[in-house]
Amino acid sequence: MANHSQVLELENFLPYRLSILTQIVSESLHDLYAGPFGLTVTQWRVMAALGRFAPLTASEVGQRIVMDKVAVSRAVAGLLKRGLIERATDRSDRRRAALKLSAAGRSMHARIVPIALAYEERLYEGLAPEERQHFDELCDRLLARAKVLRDIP
Amino acid sequence: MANHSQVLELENFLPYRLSILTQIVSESLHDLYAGPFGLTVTQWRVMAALGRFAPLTASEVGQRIVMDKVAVSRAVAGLLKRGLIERATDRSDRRRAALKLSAAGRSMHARIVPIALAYEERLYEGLAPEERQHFDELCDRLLARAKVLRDIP
DNA sequence: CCATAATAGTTACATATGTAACTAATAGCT
DNA sequence: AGCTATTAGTTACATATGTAACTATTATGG
Repeated sequence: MANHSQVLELENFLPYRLSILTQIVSESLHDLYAGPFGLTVTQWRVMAALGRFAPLTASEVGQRIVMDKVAVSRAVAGLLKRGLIERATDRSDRRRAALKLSAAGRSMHARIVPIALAYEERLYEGLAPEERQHFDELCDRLLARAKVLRDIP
Repeated sequence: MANHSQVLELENFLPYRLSILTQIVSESLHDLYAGPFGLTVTQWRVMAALGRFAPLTASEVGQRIVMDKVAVSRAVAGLLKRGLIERATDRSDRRRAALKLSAAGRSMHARIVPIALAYEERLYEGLAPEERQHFDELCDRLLARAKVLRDIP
C-alpha cells in the first residue's frame, strides 16, 4: 500500500497566512496608538465603537467589537480611570450602564482616527480599487463560512 | 469652515476585519488540536515547521513560523518535555542545536495534518477555485505591503 | 592571541488574556 | 408574592505573551 500521508505546507496554509498578515498589520497599527496615546488594542476598539455608536452598554460594545465581556469590562475600567469615557447607570434597569466618550475621549478619538485611516490607506495602496473591493468581499465570505464551521465542529 | 473630521467605520476597517476573521479561524483550528493533543498554537507551529523542514535550529524555526526566539524557546521546552521532538547540540558550534520530530512527534503530526487540511478545505468551500487563488495572491501583496510599511513607520 | 562584539538560547519580570466563579439586578413562572 | 432562571458586569486565578536582562559560545578586529 502506498503512503498517502498529506503534506502541510505551512506557508500555503490559509489559517497560517491569515495569522501572519493580521499579526503584522495589528502590530503596525498598535504602534501608532499604543505609544502616543497609551491605549491597548481593546481599549482603542471600545473607543472606536463608542465613537461611532454611542451610547452603548458594555454588552453591546462587546457585540460590536466581537470581544467577550471580561475583556470589555477591563478596557472600560481603564478608560473610565483615565476619564476617556463616561458611564451612566440605566435607572429602569440598574444592571445596565450606558457608555459614551467624554470630551477628552472624543478629542483623543478625533486624533487617532485619521492616523488609523491613513495607515489603512497606505496598506491598501498595494491593491487596485477593484481588488480592494474583491478582497473585502472574499473576506466577508470566508468570515461567514468560518462562523458556520464554528457552530458545526 | 466646515467640519471635515473623518469617520472610522470599524466594520469596514481592513485591519479590524482581518483581525476578526483570523481570530475565529484560529480559534476553530485551535479547538481541533488543543484539546485532543494538548498543544498550544506555537507548539503546533513548531511541529509543523519541523515536520516539513527538519532538522532546524530554534532560530530557523522562528524564522519559518515568524515567531520570536523566546516564544520558540518556550514551545521547544514543552515539546521536549513531552518527548515530541529531539534536540542535538551541534558539535562544531555548541550554541546551536538541531531540532527534529521524535517518533512520537511524527505520529502526532501525521494525525493532526489531515485534520488541519480538512478544516482549511471546509473553510475554502466558501470560495470558488479561482477565487481562492485570487485571495491568496491579494493576501501576499497585502503582506508584502504591510512589511514595507513596518520598516517605514 | 586578546578584548570586544555578535549570536543562540534561556530566565525573570511585568502585562495581557481566558475560564470560571462570583455579585447584583431583573424577568418569568406558579 | 416568592422561588428560580437570566442577564449585566466584576473579580480571581491560572496561563500566555512581550520586553529586557542574562549565560554560554563563537566570531572579529587590532
